Amino acid sequence: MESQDIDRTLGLLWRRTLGTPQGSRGPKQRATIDEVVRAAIAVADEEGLPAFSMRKVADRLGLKLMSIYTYVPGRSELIGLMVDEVAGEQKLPPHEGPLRQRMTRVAEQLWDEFHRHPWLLQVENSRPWIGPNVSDRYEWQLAAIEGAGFTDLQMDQVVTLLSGFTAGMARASVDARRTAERSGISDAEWWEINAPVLERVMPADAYPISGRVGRVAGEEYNAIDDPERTFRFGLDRLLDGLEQFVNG
Amino acid sequence: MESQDIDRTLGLLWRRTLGTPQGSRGPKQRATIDEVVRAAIAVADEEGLPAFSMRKVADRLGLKLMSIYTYVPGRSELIGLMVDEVAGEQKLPPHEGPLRQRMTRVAEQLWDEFHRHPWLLQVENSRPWIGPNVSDRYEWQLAAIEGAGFTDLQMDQVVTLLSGFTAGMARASVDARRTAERSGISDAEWWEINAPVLERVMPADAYPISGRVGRVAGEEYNAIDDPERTFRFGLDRLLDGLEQFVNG
DNA sequence: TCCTAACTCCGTATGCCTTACGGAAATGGT
DNA sequence: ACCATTTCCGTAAGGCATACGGAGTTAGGA
Repeated sequence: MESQDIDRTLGLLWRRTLGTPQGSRGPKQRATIDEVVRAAIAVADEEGLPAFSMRKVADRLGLKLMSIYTYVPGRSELIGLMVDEVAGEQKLPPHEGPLRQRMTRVAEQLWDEFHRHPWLLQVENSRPWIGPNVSDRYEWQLAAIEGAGFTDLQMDQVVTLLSGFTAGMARASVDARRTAERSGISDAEWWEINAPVLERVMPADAYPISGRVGRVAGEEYNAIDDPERTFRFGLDRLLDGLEQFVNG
Repeated sequence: MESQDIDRTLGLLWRRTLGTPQGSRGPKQRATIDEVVRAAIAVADEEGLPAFSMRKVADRLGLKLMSIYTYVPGRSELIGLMVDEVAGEQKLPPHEGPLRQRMTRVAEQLWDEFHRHPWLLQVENSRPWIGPNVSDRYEWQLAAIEGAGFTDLQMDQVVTLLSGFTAGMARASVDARRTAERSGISDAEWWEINAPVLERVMPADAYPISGRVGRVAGEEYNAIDDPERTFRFGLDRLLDGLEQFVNG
């Protein structure tokens, strides 16, 4: 990545703060950066990040492929803009109520976002872009636990914790949903093909606990798992632990 | 995916149980499936999953690209074999000690595995393959909490919980490590370019808590974060919550 | 012994992808 | 009126997975 690309991308991220800095010599652009970013988000929402391509973004805007590169430096920078854009979709209402309720809202907000935009879970996060919406949200997340009894260091850890936990559980949830909606071979067919091989190869007494637990889980949940309930269960345990830490 | 591919891949996954079923008409294969899988793991370890390609696996074995397809049906099936293979690297020692220690080991084992093979965090997990090592490990994970007071349903939830939590935190950790090792622009250069823009755009009073917390975290950890400590802190809170749930 | 079915290895081709480069045309400042 | 600047985009290079078919190798059966 070139340093001028970094500069340019930062300018795009903070475009609403900085205003549009261009000298306006040449032809007018037929689209706007916001339209490009929104089109890109739409493509990723519909098809996921692996199938997300510059060409599909261009098609959606009635532009040809290479024109997209006059709006953004490249694919990965565009993804950075998409991440900050969707981080701005949620409201960040003033915090109220007890600590537990505040932390719950922080986690729930991320849970919702991951389900609205499952491709967020596939974004490579080394060297994350620092954009306005991501920054605002981090401030809001910290504000949720400000004054609760954590040190500054612990505040950062708690936010990282709630985010990482929620991301991990959302990944399981989103994967399960994708499996259910998967085109091609259906779930039933899948098991029809798997079952005979697995029965031959996994004698029941080799997996006594898995067998029992899997049977119960399969009856209780209609399919494989109920990720939302697992998220709630885990979040409650994690919050119990955090409350205990603050109070004790 | 064709149903015959599913059958074939299951056969490959359970190859040690099933034996090699081939009629042996044609020429002998120059490599073995195990060599292919091990070469593939080596490529992914060194370059990550996006840069992992069938050609690189072939090169490493002295074969030409298309020969790989006589060993495995395709790229995604090969990745399935890799996942099960690395799941077999860890020992699954008999459980001992109190519940907390057992759960800690379950989480630590995954934490280590994610750091030994960071590409595991990039694997698409819808419709996971059911292989022998993954199955054995699930049984072992359940055994860790058997008899601790959870219902069967809760046992599955707790294992999912520990796995998901650990995956979420490991992702942050691995991303941070990748950033540190990143070639191209160094961390220092990165911030040198970011700083002037961000200072102009993020006045200190707009982000009072982030500013304070970020400063403290930046001093305490030398760079951005210390993911291992955050993982430990979070795991302790989660285990506190789970113990409280079991005991009360 | 020898034929032939089955199998391995791999060259070629198709159709994706990102992105570098350069040309044509449009536009606004001077 | 000119021309620097900018947009749009065609082309091409170099990457990817994988379908298809051909050539050569091997073992089993006649």
